[in-house]
Amino acid sequence: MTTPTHSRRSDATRASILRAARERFAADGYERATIRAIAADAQIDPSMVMRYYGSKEGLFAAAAEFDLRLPDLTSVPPARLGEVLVRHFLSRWEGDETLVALLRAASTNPGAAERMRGIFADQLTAAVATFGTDPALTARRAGLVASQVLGLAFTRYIVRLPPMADTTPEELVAWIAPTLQRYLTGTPSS
Amino acid sequence: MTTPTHSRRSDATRASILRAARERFAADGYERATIRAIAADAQIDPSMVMRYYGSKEGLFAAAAEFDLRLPDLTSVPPARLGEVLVRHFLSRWEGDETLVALLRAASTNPGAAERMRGIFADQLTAAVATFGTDPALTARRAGLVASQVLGLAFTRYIVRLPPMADTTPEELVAWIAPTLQRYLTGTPSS
DNA sequence: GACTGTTGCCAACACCTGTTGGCAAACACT
DNA sequence: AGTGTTTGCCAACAGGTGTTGGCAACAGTC
Repeated sequence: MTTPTHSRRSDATRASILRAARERFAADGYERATIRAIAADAQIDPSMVMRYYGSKEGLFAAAAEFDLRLPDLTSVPPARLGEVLVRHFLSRWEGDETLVALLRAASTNPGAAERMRGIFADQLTAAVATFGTDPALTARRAGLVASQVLGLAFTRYIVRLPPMADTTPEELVAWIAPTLQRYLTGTPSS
Repeated sequence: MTTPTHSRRSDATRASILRAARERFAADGYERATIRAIAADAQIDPSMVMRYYGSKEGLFAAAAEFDLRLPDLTSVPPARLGEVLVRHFLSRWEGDETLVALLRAASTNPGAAERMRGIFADQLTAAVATFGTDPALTARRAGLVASQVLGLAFTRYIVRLPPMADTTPEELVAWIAPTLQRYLTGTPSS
């Protein structure tokens, strides 16, 4: 039993490994990101990665720890829900490469896909459930929002489709906010 | 110089390799899909794959050959463009695992991403350009459509988010058609 | 100053990867 | 029947992978 309050000398190493891991996973995906490359980026021996994180899966699990940090939607004017959500997602995505790492890895790694499912099923569905719409529709609304938001991320950060990668966040917000708004509060036919 | 009209005996082998490759690439992604596994599925020696397709990259290039087969949008009532497009994409996606293979591989393989970019930038942009909207907006409209359609595919076939994977195509069409309709013919603020 | 635990590196293991060259059988053609 | 080509398999190579165990240097405690 070690004292968790006392900061160990290896904390800096742990952190630099994690930082390098996020970068590599985001840039290369799960299988192309090798432990040796991550260790080289962190200027550390590959065996240290194993000692501190147990396995490659364990390292990824630690590196892909993520919270959407969705704002409290009950204090948002109902007509502006879509806009607030797109803006939040865009800023969350631009500022933290963890989500890109998770997105890339989710395509090929079952564990990463499971985690992505958890994040969007739990956190987003919970947020959608806070304003009282038909509970039977809540999951579907959250799923539709996830499809547009993840599609935006996929085309902008992964595939880098020129029109999506080059457009300014504000223009994207203007186009996509009404979509999310309808998914959240509208009906299919409207 | 061999006679290209005469069907060779190896055509069946070539085809079975290609079929196995598409399945594996679709299920596992580019790096996890090994030539040995593909050859085993096709009940053939791994070296045959190399002889017929040159390299793993060459095999993928052949397996990921794809045409969106977009319908002629000029003969579609302008108000129903969104609906026609979602329906077309969904049926195209359900019936041919090539697109799933390409989608999975595009996350980690630069060549696959390049091909995906080409397909959606060329074919989709060309289709959008057929009905005469503002040319300056054409690329952006196509990009937005791609973001929603690829997001649908990503959540439904790759991550398998429950609400997206379980919903019937018709319900998806009802929800998503208006989105594409606005991206194609609307304005951001509307 | 000796003792105990931590931090780090080196070397190696066992396995899997794409890829290659050679050789036997089946075929096509005269 | 005999010759040249095609189809297929086997064995192997060179390189990279995650992972492990041991050993030196250091830090902190009595």
